[in-house]
Amino acid sequence: MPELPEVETVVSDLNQKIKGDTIVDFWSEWPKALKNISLSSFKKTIKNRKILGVRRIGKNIFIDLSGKKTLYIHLKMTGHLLIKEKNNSSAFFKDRVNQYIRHKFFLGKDKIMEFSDVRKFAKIVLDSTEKINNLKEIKALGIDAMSLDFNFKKFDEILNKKPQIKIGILIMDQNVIAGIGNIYRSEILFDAEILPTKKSVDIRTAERKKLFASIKKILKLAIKMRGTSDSDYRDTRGAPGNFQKVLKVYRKDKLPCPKCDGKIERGVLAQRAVFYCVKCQK
DNA sequence: AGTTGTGTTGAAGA
DNA sequence: ATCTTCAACACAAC
Repeated sequence: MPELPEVETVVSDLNQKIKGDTIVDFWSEWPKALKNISLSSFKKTIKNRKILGVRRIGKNIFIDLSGKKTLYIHLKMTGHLLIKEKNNSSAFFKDRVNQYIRHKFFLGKDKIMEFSDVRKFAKIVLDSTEKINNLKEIKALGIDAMSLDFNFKKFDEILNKKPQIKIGILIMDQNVIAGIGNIYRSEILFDAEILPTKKSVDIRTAERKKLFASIKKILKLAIKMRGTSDSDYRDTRGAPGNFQKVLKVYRKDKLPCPKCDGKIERGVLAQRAVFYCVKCQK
């Protein structure tokens, strides 16, 4: 479930831990994850590149390398990056979810970035920075939900553009707003007291303002808590996040609503589970 | 023990 | 164009 808060946690960890390092070798047991390049050319291309910095758009991670190359990583459902150093081990690395190491990036003499991914859905692309930035899936991305440019005016315009769409689908559409996934859409809509099935045209200005505020508020809090580890997500130390401790509706169906005397219900929207309280959300 | 559901996304089909 | 279904894969829960 790496969504924006989890990816933001990883990106800031990486900027602290591996910026300035040089990739000296690469190993993979699942080369199918390399989407545009063979394992041998990947190895050849990435060797001796220095890591200049790490950034993200929505859930997409970009590791900028020397020589105008960029390593583009999408963690998909179960991917996570672990930074292991010779004299700095974490007990969390022993956890079951950290055992599915599919790829290893060797950094200098005694540091390794290991890529654990149970379900093998994650993707890795290595190309020139320009080509990566111009990939169709990258260019198609909507505005990042935590970007300062994502303001209320823009959000209002987005809703006006798609009047008939259900809001629970809209806010999760990466090509409209990048970063919100299945967990946070339920949490955000519960916080904003809006039903996921409500059409954007039926959401008035006051409610739109509340919803916009909830997006920023929930994501900001989740970043502060280093994300949600409902199952497989871990940070670069292999440690879980903390937001699962404060989830209010996600996977809480049949449990009492935290705000009223009703019960949380589970529905399906665009083939994905969605959780809400019919009494609190209108 | 076999079936079902799972956080993501893109391609294929309608 | 826009929507729905399915596939990529492995595992836990039922």
